[in-house]
Amino acid sequence: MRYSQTFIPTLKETPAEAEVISHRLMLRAGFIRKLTAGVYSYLPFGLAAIRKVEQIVREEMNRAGALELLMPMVQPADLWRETGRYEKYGPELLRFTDRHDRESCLGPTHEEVITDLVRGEVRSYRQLPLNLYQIQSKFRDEIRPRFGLMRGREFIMKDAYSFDVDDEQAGISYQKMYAAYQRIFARCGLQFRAVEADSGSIGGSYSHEFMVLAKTGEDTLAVCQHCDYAANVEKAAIKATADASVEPLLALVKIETPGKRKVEAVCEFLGIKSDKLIKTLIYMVTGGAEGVGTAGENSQQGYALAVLVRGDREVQEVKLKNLLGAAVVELAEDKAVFDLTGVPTGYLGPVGALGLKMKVVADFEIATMRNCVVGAGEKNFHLQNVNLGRDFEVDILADLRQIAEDDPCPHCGGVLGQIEGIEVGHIFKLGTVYSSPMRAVFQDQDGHERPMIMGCYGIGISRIVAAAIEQNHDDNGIVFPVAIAPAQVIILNLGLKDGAITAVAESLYAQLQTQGLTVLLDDRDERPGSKFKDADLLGIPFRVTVGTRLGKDGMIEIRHRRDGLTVDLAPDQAVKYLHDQISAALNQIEG
RNA sequence: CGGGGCGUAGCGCAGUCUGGUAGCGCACUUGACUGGGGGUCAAGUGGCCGGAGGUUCAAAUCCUCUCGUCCCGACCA
Repeated sequence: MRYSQTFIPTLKETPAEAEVISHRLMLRAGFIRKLTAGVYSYLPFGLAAIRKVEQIVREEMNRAGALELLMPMVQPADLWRETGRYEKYGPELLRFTDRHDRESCLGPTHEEVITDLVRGEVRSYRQLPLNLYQIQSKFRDEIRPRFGLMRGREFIMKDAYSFDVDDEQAGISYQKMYAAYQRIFARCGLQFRAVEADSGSIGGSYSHEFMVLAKTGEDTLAVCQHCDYAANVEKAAIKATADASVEPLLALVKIETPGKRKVEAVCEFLGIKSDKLIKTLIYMVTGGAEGVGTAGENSQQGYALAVLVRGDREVQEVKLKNLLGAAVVELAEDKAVFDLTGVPTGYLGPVGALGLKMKVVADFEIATMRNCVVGAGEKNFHLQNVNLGRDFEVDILADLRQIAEDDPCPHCGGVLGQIEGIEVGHIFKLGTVYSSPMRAVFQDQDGHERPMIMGCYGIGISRIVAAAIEQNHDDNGIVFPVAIAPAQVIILNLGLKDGAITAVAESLYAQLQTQGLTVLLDDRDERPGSKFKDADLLGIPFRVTVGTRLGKDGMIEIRHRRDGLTVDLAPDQAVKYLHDQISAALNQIEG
């Protein structure tokens, strides 16, 4: 690439719309431009980085035996109805009708399409296993797109789907993908961690997320400091504590607590710690499974549910959702709470009439508490010395709260830490969630018809580039890992009008390309300062400066972007030096 | 979906409170000088002040409505 012939519109100033570092730098470096909310054009240099990532993903998927294909982005609604997801998926699924009034949607993921494809072609166990993948733009109509490529509505994703004859084989497919993912992210030069995860709207039995560790991460991970346990806090299980409090039960007391609604205020007023208080939260649940909602109410319309957790704990809504089999759970608004219960928020409690109005579910921890404080179910009053079993009952006890830093590791009991991460990959064991309703079946050796056992495996290609920048930058710009840099070397010609300097720069450019390196030759008629600044901003790992020094001592300068290490070499040594450096960087990661 | 911010030249912003000739920096064009960390000087180009309606002699500025965009929240009583 010759800089003068390419299109890399760098910006000196940061556009006002960008908040996080990767977004800012990608705009400034001329990688992306926004078309509309959450939708970006990839400019040539940004695309080059994306292509590098794609290539690594391709190589590792192929190595793991997966086969590339490409599926349509526009999908018929009827296909989604077969699995019920046309109704369940929610507003993230962009729906529209075509000129014939056929209902359609833009594919946010492709389980239905791939399952439809495979069920039409695969009849026999002899044709399995099968793992098919594609790299394609996806569209999800996110509530709130943000952070540039980190959470766009349109984004590039690699999605793979495996089909196996039985659970054991499916486990092998899953493990192959797990290993391939480890290699992919390592090769990309990322610091990452695989964690246990919730399977979300995709469904299925278990899954792992691959998280790039970065402060701007949207997910929080619970990581054991002793064993190798790591999980998304949405998922991190908490064991029911066996040892209940042994305090003697005290007599129930009603206390006036005027204006004290918040946990903090109540605790301060009563002189207790928040771990003596039970919060009563009202949730609105939609799409819930039968038997959990209030009798007589249609679960499609939603129902209210009371959730109890200790005062200093937080409800983990994903756990709640999973417990209920619900599509959506959301905290009821103050007005709705009053309309339902006749009690203003802040004074709700499980004692008395609440249980008649709605089901009450509680976190396990509630069962271990004695002589607690709860809202009295009456404005400006709380109850003290409340006890489960004596003063109130709950319908379900379950693991409902979010894991906290003081919780022990669920595996080894060790100390847990919490860190932030950016989800760049997610693998799911699906089982027959799609193959059963869609009748993707085959005949086994005995001639029996059986549903295929599926898995699915996603990687956010465009997000990887953003995550890599979050993890690799400094005050001057991006610091790309060699493997995914849009160019490995940039040559600065600082003497355009000097025949000798230009000749050396051109010669190096040609020779490095012959070595198979990707090179950007800055042949623009710009001042040296601008060239240095742009080279830093773009994050190219190696910078070769050919300037006046050549005439003085015959040397050119090579600078490492990451650590600023500078070496002066004669031009004929530079090619080997760079080739060796880059090979070493790539091989070290590739293993 | 709630709360807040912002829409004025390609980008970053001032001007809006208190109505009266649309500005600054960067970028861009031309020329000269300059040439190893975003240079200097000179001369230029570029704006339906997001859109619609209203008030007024007069609107970027006041009023109403819209559209876009960004941030926060949707984690708690």
